[in-house]
Amino acid sequence: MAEKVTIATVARHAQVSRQTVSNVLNAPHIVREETRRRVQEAIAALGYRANQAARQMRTGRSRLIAVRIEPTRDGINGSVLDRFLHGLTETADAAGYRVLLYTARGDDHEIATYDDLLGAYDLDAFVLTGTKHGDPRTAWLAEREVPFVTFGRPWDAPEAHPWVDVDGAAGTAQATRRLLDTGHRRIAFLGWPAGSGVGDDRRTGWRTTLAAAGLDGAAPDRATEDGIAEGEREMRHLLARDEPPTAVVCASDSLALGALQAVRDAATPVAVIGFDDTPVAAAVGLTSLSQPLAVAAARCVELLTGLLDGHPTDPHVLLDPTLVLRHTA
Amino acid sequence: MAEKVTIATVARHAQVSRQTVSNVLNAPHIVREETRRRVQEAIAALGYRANQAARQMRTGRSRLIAVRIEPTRDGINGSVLDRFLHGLTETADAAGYRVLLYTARGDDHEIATYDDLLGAYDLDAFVLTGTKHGDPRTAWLAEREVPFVTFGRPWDAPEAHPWVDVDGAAGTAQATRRLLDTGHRRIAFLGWPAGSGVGDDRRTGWRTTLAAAGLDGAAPDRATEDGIAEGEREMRHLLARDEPPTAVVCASDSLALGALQAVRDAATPVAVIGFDDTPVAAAVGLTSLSQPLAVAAARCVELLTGLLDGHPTDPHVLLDPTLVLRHTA
DNA sequence: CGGCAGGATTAGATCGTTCAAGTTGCTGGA
DNA sequence: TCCAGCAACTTGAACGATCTAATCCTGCCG
Repeated sequence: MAEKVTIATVARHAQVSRQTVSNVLNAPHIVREETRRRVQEAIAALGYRANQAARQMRTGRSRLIAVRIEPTRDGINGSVLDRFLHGLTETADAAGYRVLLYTARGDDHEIATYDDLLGAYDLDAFVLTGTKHGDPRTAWLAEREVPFVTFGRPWDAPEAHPWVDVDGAAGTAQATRRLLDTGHRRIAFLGWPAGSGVGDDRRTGWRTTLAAAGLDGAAPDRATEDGIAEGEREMRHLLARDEPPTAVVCASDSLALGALQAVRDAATPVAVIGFDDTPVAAAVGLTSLSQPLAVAAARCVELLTGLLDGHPTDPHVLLDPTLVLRHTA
Repeated sequence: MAEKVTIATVARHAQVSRQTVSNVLNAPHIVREETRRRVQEAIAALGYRANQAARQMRTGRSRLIAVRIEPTRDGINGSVLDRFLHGLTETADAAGYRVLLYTARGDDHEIATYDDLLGAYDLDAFVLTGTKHGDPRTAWLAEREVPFVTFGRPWDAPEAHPWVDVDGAAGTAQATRRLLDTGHRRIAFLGWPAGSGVGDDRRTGWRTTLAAAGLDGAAPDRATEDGIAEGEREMRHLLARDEPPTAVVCASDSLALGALQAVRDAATPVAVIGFDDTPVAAAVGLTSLSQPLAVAAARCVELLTGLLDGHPTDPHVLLDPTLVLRHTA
C-alpha cells in the first residue's frame, strides 16, 4: 500500500510550503511561473489528489449536487429521467461537481431530506425535476437561499427561481406545421385534461398554429389521462366523427401509441405524432418530438455553477424540441 | 441565519464533553442511559447533524457508494438501469449510505475515475452494472481491495468477487414450462449469438426444459443481434419452416416485439414471451419475464454494507425473475 | 544608501469530528 | 485499609485542507 499523498507531501517534494501548493491549485495567478511548474510536476509525479473532505471542512463547499430519482412514474416516460441524469452527471463532472442521488416519499419527506443533505453533506445545490402549483419544496429552498434549479417551469410564477425547460408549445407547433405542410387539414389534438402546465402548453402550440393557418374553427381536441388504453379509446372517438381527422398530434408517446393502435383499423391512413421520443417510439417507428435532454441537463449545471461560482447567467432557459420523423407522419 | 450547530454546541447544551456526544452517536452502549437520553434530547432540540466531511476526515470513510450511469445503451432496455438505480438509492439511504453517480467513456477512463473518486472523495464502495470477460475494472478494484459488487455474474470466474444476478435460465425455463403447460409443443427460442454470458444463460433455460420434456430434438433456435427489426426478421425465418413453432421464447423484449410484429401476419396464433418486462412490454401487452430489480439493488447494498461494516453475507446472490402474464402467452 | 512598496512565499490557526490516553469515582477482594 | 479493576466520562491531538497574517526578497525612489 502506497503512503497517503497529502498536500504536505507535495510541498516537501517541490521544496515549497503547503500554502503555495494550495495556491497553485486554487489561485495559480499569484504563484510565480517557475514555482508553479515545479509544484505541478510534483503533483503529477506523486499522483496527488486534493482530499475533498478536508477542503469541504474549511470552505464549506462540497462540490456535490443532489438530484432526486423518482420511482419511475408511468414507466413509458421513465427513460426521460434516465437520459437527463446521464447528461447531468457528465456535465457536472466536467465542471468539477459530482451528482448525488436521493429519493423521497412525499414533499415533507423530501424537505427533511434536503435538511439532512445540507446538514450532513453540505450539499452545494439541488436539481428538481418537475414542480407543481405552490410547490413547498422550492419555497423551502428559496427561503434558506439554497441554490437550486428546476427542470420544468414554475407555471404560476415564471420568474420565481432559475429553471430550464423544453418549449412544449414550440414542439407541437412544429408538429402541426409539418402536418399542414404535408397537406393535412383536419388535424386533431389528443392531450391531457386542462390544468397541468405541461399539457396546456403542448395543446397551445397546436391550437395557435391551426389558428394562424385559419383552421381553428372545428379543430377536434380531446383530453384524457395519460396511457395507451386511454389514447386508443379517445382516438376511436375522433375517428367516429362525421369528418374524422387525417392527422393527430399527441401530448405524449403513450397517447400516440394508443392512437396508433386505433388508426390501424381506420379506412384511410391517419398521421400520428407523439411527444418525448421515448425508446418505444423509436421501436415502433412513431414520429415524435424529442426533448434535448442532454442540453437541458447541461444548462441546469451551467446555471448552478454560475450561481455557485458567482458569475450568474440568464436564469430562465427555454429549449426547443426537435421533430424526429419516422413512419407515422 | 441560525448559528451552526456542532458537536460542541450539543455537548455544552447537554453538559457533557464532545466525546460523550460522539459516543452517543457511534457507541451508545458505553454511555449511561440517563446521559444518553440527555444528549439525545439536546441533539433533537438543536437539530444537530453530524458533519460528514469532518467525520470522514477522521475515519477515512465517506458513507458514499458510487454507481456508474450508462449512456442508455439501446434505449428499450434503458429503464432497467433506471429502476435499479432507484432501488439502490432507497436501500442505501436506509442503511445510512448515499449514492454518487459517475460516467465514463471506456475502461481506462472508468479506472481513472475510480482513482479520482477514491482519492478525492474517499468512496467506500462501487457498484458495477454488467461485467465482461476479463474485465480490467474488477481486476483493478480487487487489486486495491476496494469493496465492490457487480450486478451481473462474472461468467468466467463465478467466485471471483461478490455479485448479485438474476437467473436468466430459471426465467426462460419458467416461460418454457408455462408454454408446455398450455399445450404448446413446438416452442422456439429467439436469442443472441453464443458468447454473451447472459444470452447463453437464457438460452440454456429453454433448452434444458425442452429436453426434460423430451422435446429437444428439433427445437428451432435462432440467434441475432438485439433489436426489433432483427427479431422480426428471424421470426419470419422461423415461421417459414415446414412445421412452424406455435410459441417463441425471446431473450429480450426488443426481440419479442419484433417477433410480435412478424406473427401478426401468421396463419395461426403464435405465443410470444419476452425478457425484462420493459415499459414497452406492459404497453403492448407482451408477456415477459420481470427482473426483481428493487430486490437486486437491495441485495447489492446489503452485500456492500456487510463488507464495510464487517459482517459479510453470502457474496453470491442469484434471484429468480417472475413471469408476468399478459395477452401474448 | 536607507526606506518602502508590493509581489512571492511561509507559519500558525482553524474547520468538526474521532482516536488515544488520560481522570474520576465507585466496588470489592486481599 | 489499600489498591486493582472497571465503568463513565473528559482532554488534547490529529485528520488534510484553506484562511489570515506575518516574513522575506527585490527593485526603485528620494
